[in-house]
Amino acid sequence: MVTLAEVAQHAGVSASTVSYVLSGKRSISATTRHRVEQSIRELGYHPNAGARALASSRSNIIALMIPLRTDMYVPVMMEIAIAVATTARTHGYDVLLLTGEEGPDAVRRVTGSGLADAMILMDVELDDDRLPLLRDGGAPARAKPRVGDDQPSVLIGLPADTTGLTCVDLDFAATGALCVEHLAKLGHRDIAVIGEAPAVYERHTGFAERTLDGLRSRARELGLRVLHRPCEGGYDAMAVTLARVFDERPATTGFVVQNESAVEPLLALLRQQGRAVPEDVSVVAICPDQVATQASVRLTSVAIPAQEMGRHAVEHLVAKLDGRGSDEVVLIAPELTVRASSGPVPSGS
Amino acid sequence: MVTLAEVAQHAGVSASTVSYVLSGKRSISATTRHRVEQSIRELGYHPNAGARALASSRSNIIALMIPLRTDMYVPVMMEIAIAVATTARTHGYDVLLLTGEEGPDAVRRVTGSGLADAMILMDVELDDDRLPLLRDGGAPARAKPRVGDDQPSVLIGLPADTTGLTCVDLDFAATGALCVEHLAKLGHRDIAVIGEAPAVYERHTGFAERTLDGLRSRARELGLRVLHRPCEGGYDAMAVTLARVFDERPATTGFVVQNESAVEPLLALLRQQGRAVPEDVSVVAICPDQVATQASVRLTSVAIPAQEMGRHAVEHLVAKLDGRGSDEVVLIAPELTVRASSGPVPSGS
DNA sequence: AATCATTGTCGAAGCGCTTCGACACACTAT
DNA sequence: ATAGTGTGTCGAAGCGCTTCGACAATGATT
Repeated sequence: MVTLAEVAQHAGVSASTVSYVLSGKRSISATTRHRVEQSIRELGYHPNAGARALASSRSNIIALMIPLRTDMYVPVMMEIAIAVATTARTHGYDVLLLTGEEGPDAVRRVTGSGLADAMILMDVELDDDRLPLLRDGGAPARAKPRVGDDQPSVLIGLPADTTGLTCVDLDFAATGALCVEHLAKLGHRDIAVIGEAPAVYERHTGFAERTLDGLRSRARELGLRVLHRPCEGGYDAMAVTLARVFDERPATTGFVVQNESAVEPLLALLRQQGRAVPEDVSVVAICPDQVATQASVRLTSVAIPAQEMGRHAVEHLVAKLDGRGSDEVVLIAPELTVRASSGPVPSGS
Repeated sequence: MVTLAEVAQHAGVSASTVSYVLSGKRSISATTRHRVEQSIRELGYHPNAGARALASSRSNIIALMIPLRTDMYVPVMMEIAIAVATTARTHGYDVLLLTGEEGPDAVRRVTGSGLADAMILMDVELDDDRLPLLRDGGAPARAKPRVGDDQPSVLIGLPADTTGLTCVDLDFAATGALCVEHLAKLGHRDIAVIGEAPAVYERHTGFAERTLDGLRSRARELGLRVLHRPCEGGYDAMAVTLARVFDERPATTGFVVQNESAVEPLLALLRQQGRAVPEDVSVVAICPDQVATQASVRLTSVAIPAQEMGRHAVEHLVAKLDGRGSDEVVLIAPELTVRASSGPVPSGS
C-alpha cells in the first residue's frame, strides 16, 4: 500500500503538505498542489481509512439501522437505503448497514467505537428503546454531556416523544386527510379504510395510527362516515375483511388502502363482486408509485417519498456534523396523484 | 471516550495485557483476565475502531455492493442484504453498503483505503467490469501480486468467467430443468416460459439465460416443446405476451414464470380467459416463497434461497480471511415445492 | 529602510491500538 | 545446584494520518 509519506517524497514536499492538499484546510500554492496531485495519481494513492479515523476522530461513516422485523413495505425500505447510500457518498460519507438484531447494543457499540460519525434509524416505533441512547449521544452516564459532542442522529419515522431528536417522515396525518378530501370531493359519503395488519396497530407503529387520526378528524369535519379495518395481506384475509365491510356499511363507495399486499386482492375481489372501479367504488391507495402504476387498475394514490426521505435524512445529518443544523421534525407534504381508480359516486345511489 | 490505557491503569496492568485479554492472542492468567474484564465493564470501554484498523490493518468490515439498477427482485436483494449483515455480525464483522453508482471506482476506493477487508458483490453481470479488479485484488499493476495479499471477494451470481473468483448462486440451470421435469411428469407437452423483461436478456444477465438453457436442454431430453417469451411486468404487457403464446401454441398447458411482476397478471388473465389453474393449465414459478404463497393461487414454485445465499457468501468470505477457504463456485440446489397451481393435464385435451 | 501581515511550507507530536521481543518467575529434568 | 522450558506480563516501537506552532519568504504599509 502506498502511503502519504511516499506521495510526499515523490512530490518532493513534506507529509503535512500532502495532507493539506487533500483536506484543503490550509492554502497551498497552485504549483505545489498540482505536483502533489500528479504524484497521487501516478502512485495510485488512497488515504488509509483507519489512520484517518484515528488522527481526525472522524470515520466518515454513517450508520444506517434497519430493524429486522419491519412494518414498512420492503421495496420502500430498500429505496430509502439506496437513497441514503448515494446521498451520503455525495457528501463523502460511506454507509454502514446495521440490522435491528443487536438492538440498542448496536447503538452503543457503534457510538463507543467511533465506527460511525452519525446514525440514521429507520422504521422507528412510537416508543423505541434506542431513543434514550440517542438523546444523550450514547453515553450512558457522563459528567458533562457537552453539546455537539454526541453522535448526531436522524430518525426516519416519528416516535411519540420527539424532544431532542431529529426526524424525517411523510406527513401521514395530512396524507390521511388528503385521501378523504379527495373522496369527499367526488361525493363519497361512506369510506372504508383498509389498514395494515392488526399487529402493526398493536405495536403502535406511528405512521399507521397517524394516518388514521388525520383521516378521521378530516372526515368528521367533512361529515363523512369512516369504517376502519386492519387487514393482513393476501386474498383470503382481504375477502373476509371486505365481506365484513359491506355487511356493516352496505353504502360504502370509497376505499382508502394502506397496505400494499391488500391492494391487488381488493381490486380482484371488487371486480369479482361485480363492483366496477371507479364506476361503482373508488379506491385511493397510500403506497409507492410503483405499486400504484403496476396494479390491475392504475391507482389514485399518495406516494411514499422514499428517496426524498433518505436524502433529507442524510442532508440533515451532514448539516449537524458540520455544526449547522438543529433538532427538528421534518414532515414531507403528501401529494395525491389522481389515476384511474377514483371517480364520482354513482348517480343511482 | 475511555481508552485502552485507562482500562489498563484501572486494572493495574499494562496496556498490552489489556489488548491480549481482548484478542486472546496470548495466554493470560484467569485472575488478571477477570480483573481486566471487570474494569472494561465498569468503565464502559469500547475499543476504538480506527486505531484498531490502523494498528492491525484489519477493519473488520465487509463491503456489500448492490448495483443501482438491478435485475433481481428487490425484496430478494433486501433479504440477502439482511442475511449478509446478520451473518457478518456473528463473525465480528460489520457491513458497509455500497451502491453500484460509483462502479468499479468503489472497488478501488474501498480496497485502496483499507476501509473494508473483503467484498461481496450482488447481481453480477456475465461480463462485469468490476471483476478484473477483484481477480488481482484491486491493485491495477503491482510488481509482485502476492497470494493472499489481495482483497477477498465473493460474488452472488455467476459471471461468464469464474476463474480466480468465488461465487454463490442458486443453480438456475437445475432450476429450469426441475420445472420442466415437474410439468412433464404431470403430462404436459407444450410449455411456455414467461421470462424476465427483454432488457434483462439483452444485458446477458446470467441467471435468466442459465435458467432457460437448463430448461431447454432438459425439455429436449424429455421431448417437450418450449416457447420462451420475455415479458415486462404488469397487466398490459402480460396480456399481449399471453395472447401471442396461445396464438402460436394453442396447445400450451404448462407455464414456467420467472418474473415476479408477471405472476399475478398471468393468473388474473388466465382466469379471465376461462382457463382454470390448475385444472386447465399448470403454472410453476421461480420466485421467493412469499410471492408464491401470497398469490391468488398458491403457486407451485422453486424458491430463491436468499438467506442461504447471503449466509454462504459471508461464510466463504470469513473462511478466506482466516486463511482457510478457496476459490470455488457454490451452486445451491433448487427445491421445488408443489402447491395448488400445478396438476395433471386435462384428460380431454 | 524598517515593520507588519499574509501566504505557503515544514517538523514534530500525537491519535489508540497491536505486536514483538524481553524478562521475571515458577517449574521440571538433569 | 544448573540448565532448560514454559507462562504470564511488560515496554516500546510503530501503524498512517492530522494538526499545531514555527518559520521563511513575499508583498504592502509606513
